Amino acid sequence: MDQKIIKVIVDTPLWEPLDYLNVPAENLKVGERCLVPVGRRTCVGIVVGFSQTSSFPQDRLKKIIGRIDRLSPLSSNWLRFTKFASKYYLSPWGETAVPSLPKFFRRPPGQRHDSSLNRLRKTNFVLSAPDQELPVLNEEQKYVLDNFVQSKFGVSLLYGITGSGKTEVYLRLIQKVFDKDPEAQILLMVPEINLTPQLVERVAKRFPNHAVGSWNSKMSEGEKAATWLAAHEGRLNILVGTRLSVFASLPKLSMILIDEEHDSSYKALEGVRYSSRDLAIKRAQIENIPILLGSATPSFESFQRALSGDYQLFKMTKRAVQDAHLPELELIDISKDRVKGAALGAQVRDEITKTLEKKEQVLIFLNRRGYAPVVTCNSCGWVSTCPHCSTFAVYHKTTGNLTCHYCGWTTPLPRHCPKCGSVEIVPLGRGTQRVEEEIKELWPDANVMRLDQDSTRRKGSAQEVLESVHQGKVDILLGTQIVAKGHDFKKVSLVVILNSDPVLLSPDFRARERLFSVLMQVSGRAGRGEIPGKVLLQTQYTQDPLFHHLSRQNYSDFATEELNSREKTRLPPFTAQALVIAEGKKINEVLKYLDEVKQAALSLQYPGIHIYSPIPQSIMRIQDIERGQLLLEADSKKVMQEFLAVFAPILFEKMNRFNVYIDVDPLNC
DNA sequence: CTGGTGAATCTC
DNA sequence: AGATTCACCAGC
Repeated sequence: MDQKIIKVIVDTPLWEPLDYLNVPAENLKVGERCLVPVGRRTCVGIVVGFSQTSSFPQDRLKKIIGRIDRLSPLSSNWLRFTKFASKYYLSPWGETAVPSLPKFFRRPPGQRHDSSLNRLRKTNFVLSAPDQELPVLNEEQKYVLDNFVQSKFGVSLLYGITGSGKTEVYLRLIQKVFDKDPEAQILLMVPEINLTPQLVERVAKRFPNHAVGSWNSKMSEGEKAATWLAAHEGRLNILVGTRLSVFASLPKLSMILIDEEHDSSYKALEGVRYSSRDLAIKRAQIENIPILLGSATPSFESFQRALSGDYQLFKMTKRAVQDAHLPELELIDISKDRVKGAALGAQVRDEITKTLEKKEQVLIFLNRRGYAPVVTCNSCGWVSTCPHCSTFAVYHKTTGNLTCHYCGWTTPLPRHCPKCGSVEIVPLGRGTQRVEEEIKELWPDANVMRLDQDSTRRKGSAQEVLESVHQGKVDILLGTQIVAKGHDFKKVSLVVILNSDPVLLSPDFRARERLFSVLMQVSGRAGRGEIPGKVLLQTQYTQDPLFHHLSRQNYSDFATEELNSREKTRLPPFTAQALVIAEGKKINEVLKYLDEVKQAALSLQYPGIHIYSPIPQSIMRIQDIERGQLLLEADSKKVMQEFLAVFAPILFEKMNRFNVYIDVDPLNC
């Protein structure tokens, strides 16, 4: 590559790679990291190409500083992939690709760079474990293994109910890949939750002769660097990671598995707003390898594509453990069963008492942490709002504080109403803390544990709570979403679901899809062992079809019905959406600006594009920054991409008086 | 005319 | 993003 100009991408919002004078003696290759001057700073960049000429003024070209180390170049597939991601999500290539490297590899090297590199290479990812007996597969599991096409690109959706043994299928598929090529690499993506360690352990135990590593935001920089390097150098065979791991360098990548593919944590909500599930499919296509999406409640996007034949659909509808039965779900009409001033109705109380008498465990699910969502003044109607956000501050009784769950603003609960001075300040509604109080009064002898973000802020404490549930030390476990995720509680025979009604009234068109998914997961916590399980759901909308499909554990019919209605109302996945989001100090100015954006978009008269009107975001103000959004709708993702390719340059180059960004395929709109 | 602040500009 | 330069204004 004896060419004059070297093209480099850096972590800076520039839409084109930067041109530098090459130093041929360094012999840098495309895909290698290098050191370049940017303004007064020195940055790590990635070489993306060479040329003989540059469109940048010749006399202002700077010389490349040089190479950093002898790490092998990032593959051309990796570069293609990151370039695709940057185009699709409308963020500069450098800003998309470079931040996916651990800090150690994207910061200018220090004095002892080489010796640090050697130390990183010494990390051991192979754990030898005793041989274990493999579980016997049922017919449905065998069918997946026999029919999953391993040799080339293809997307498969594994729709398997909770307890149907999806993880075992993943492990067997991985085994099949290793049977063909022991050096192969596999990416197993998981949502951002606390149970990654268990999964990593299970995977590592199954493959004692292969290197298994994990990759998530909780890891230290050193661990991240060691894992990334091992993956990049092909020493790591299985990477179990959260959404960022879709960008890992895996030169021998042979298969991608996405667990709980419907989980919203696969979508990045800040920075480059990518969906790692969607990107993983693109990556599999570029690498020409198979990808499997697994879920008990697939996203409607994926399910629709499976129904239409774009994806191969595998169904697992039977529980893998013999004798483990599907829990029975009973809807309780809360309007008939309500106990005045309490969260738990009469029937629920009876059932809990019976379960405790049998020495079995109860799980209570409530999707709201804190003591009460809001406190109010009984005499003037004042409510506790956050002064920096357009949200309510939640009362936490244990600390005696009002806390905003968006920005963290905290203040002691005032003794007198700040507006009228009355002392009649009372909690309104119920959070986990307040229900915990009620439970402790009703069953004073029971051992009650609460599991939510507040009780688990400390690292590892969620683990302790879950451990004591497993050991049978806890009689009643009360919690939010956290308790819903993939835990096998063998002695839980009763699950109680409170307060899901507000979700049914939500304006978000995805609210029902998400509610069904979380309720299926929570219900799945009942009866995992030999004890039959029962689920009680308190609602005033007992006739809602969602609950009827739920009580039959019938995702398929629910999804088909909801998809029909989405098609009629022209919503995703039958249309594609993008949001233009603008931030500023005054919402009226933001909305006025977004209206100009709308006019500019309209003037393009692009066919197949519908442009809505600017509105304030549902949580309009967070930390004193006001946000507005403009919804764009297209007939398909392809049309949306074509439109944005024309429209985004106008938006970013000619009219960004405000902080503006685009969220392609948004989840909240 | 100075210096201080916030917005605008540029990074090869 | 982050550093630098520009633009405008209070102060003498």
